[in-house]
Amino acid sequence: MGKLREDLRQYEGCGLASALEAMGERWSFMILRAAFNGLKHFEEFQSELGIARNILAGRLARLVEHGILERTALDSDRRKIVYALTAKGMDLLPAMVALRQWGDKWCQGASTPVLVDSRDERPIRPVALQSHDGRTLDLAELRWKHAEELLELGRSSENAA
Amino acid sequence: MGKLREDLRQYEGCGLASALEAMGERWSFMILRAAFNGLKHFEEFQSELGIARNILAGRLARLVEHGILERTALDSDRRKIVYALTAKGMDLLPAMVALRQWGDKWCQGASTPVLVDSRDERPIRPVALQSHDGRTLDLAELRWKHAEELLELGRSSENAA
DNA sequence: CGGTATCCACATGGATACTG
DNA sequence: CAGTATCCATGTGGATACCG
Repeated sequence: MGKLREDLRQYEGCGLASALEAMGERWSFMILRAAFNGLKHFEEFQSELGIARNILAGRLARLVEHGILERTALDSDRRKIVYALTAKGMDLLPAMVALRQWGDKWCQGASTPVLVDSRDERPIRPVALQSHDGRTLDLAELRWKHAEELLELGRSSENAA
Repeated sequence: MGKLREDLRQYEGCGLASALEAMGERWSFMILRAAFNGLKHFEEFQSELGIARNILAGRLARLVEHGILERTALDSDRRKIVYALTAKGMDLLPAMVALRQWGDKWCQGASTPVLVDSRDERPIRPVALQSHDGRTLDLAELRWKHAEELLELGRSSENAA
């Protein structure tokens, strides 16, 4: 499927493309969201999401292939299969929450459950980009830098524009 | 297409589903990334991304429909069309960067350009979830709270577990 | 330059029936 | 319970040719 052409230059090998290969369609994110909510079994995902069984089977398999979910059969009842988030899967939480917050903010009628800090029950901050010292950055304060420039910067401290 | 069933309960109307309706496939994110990189014209997107022209036309139209990009014809040459990010589109940056950082971290061979703070040229922090006072939170420190609970909390201060 | 039109291949999605 | 199998409709993607 969607094999990217060779002239992608800065785009090929980009983490975004890799991420989208694993997560690049609706159900993957919805399944992941359900997993974060504690769902573990095929039938749970199926009834909660209303996804077709064959599609769900395919998505779960892909998520397992990509190391986002781990599939285990229970010793007690080997017919019982558990899908659990791996560390790699859990690490998608910020991305998923960022996407969700955007939807909540810009698409109407989204007064759904909110993530709170369990310590004080207060809602979490909106996800934002921050400088190394924690300042919130907007688009104008950002630029792209190539890895080579960063290395170069390490050698001679004054080089980049 | 993918009309979600009625029994979605907590999932219908979720911002995530809305977000995915707008952005829920590879090219939308790749086009957005290109837009953040300053690309503005049909031919630029086409040659940089290597996407088929008909697909690109469809995606651009959808992004415009969803208010993520704005389409304008230049006065100087009305054949020249400019696609520019709207505020809504720009607000997708944290989600896109979070996704990209995840891909860079977990999928091999992603030593692509990095976002830096233009003030000091230092890379930005990894996107993370934070409490209202700025502490970084992990999965164990989070829970979902329904909007009604939050309202209730406003009325009687000691109620939630 | 910024698209449409067309054609084809395959992926995705839904519904349903069946299986170990 | 956790899938497979099957069928069908539509969406997505690529290639290319054409148009105003």
